[in-house]
Amino acid sequence: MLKGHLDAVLLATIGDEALHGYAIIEAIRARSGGHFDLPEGTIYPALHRLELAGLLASRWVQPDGGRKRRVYTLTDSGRRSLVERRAGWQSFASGIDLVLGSRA
Amino acid sequence: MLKGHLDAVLLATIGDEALHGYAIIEAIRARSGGHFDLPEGTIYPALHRLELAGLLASRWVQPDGGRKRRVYTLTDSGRRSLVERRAGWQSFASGIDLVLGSRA
DNA sequence: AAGTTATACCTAGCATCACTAGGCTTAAAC
DNA sequence: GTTTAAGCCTAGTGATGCTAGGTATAACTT
Repeated sequence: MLKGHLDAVLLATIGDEALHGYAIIEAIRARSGGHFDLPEGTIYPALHRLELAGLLASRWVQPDGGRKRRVYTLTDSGRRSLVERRAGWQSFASGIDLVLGSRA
Repeated sequence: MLKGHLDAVLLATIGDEALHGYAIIEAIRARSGGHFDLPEGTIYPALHRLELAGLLASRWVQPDGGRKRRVYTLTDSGRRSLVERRAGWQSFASGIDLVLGSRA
C-alpha cells in the first residue's frame, strides 16, 4: 500500500522514459529495493486516472517481438505535478518524522 | 490527511503521557511543526478504534476546573505496536525516498 | 446577565484509495 | 501442444479519514 503517494511514485518512475504498465511495476519493485511490489489492479486504474487528469499521455507500440504495449510518458503538466508531489512528500515525511521522533 | 500513519502518530503522541482527545490534537499540531492539524472527526473515532484493538486504555478524569475528560494511555500492546509502526514508517519512507530520488 | 468563545466529547455518512479476484490475449519455453 | 510469462483490463470491496453535524460545560466579554 502506497498510502496516497501512488501518483508521485508513478510519475517519478516514468520520469523521462516511455514505460508501459508491466515495466512500471518491475521498475517500482527494482527502484524501491523490493519495498513495493504493486499488483496490476493498482497500477492500471491509476495510469488511466493520471492520463484522464492530463498528467500522462499514452500511445500503443508494437515491438519487434512480443505483443502490443501501451507506453506512457509525462506531459508538461505531469512534470510540474511531479515537482509538487516531491515537495509534498518531503513536507509530509518531515512532519511524520517530527511526531514519531524517528529521524529527528 | 495522514495517509495510513494516523495510528502511529496517535500512539507516538500519547507516548508515556496521559492525554485526552483535545490535547492530542494540539500536541500533534505542535509537535509536527504545524504540518498536521487534524479535525476531531478524525481523532475521536481513531482513539475508539485503538482502544477497541487493545492498544489504548482510557479513563474519565474530572480536573479541578473545567469539564470531564477522557484520558488515554498506551497499553503494553500499544507500546509494542508503536515500536513496530515506527520501524514500518522508516521502511516505508526509505522506499518512497528511493523511488522519488528525493533524499537518496 | 447574556452572549460569545474555547474546551471537550461524539457520530453518521461519504469520498478516496488501492487491493482482491477475476478475465482476456499473445508470445516464448519446454 | 501445453504451460508459463508478458501484457492489458475491470468490477467490487474494505479501510481510512474527512465533512458536517450535534451536545455540553467553563471562561471570558460586554
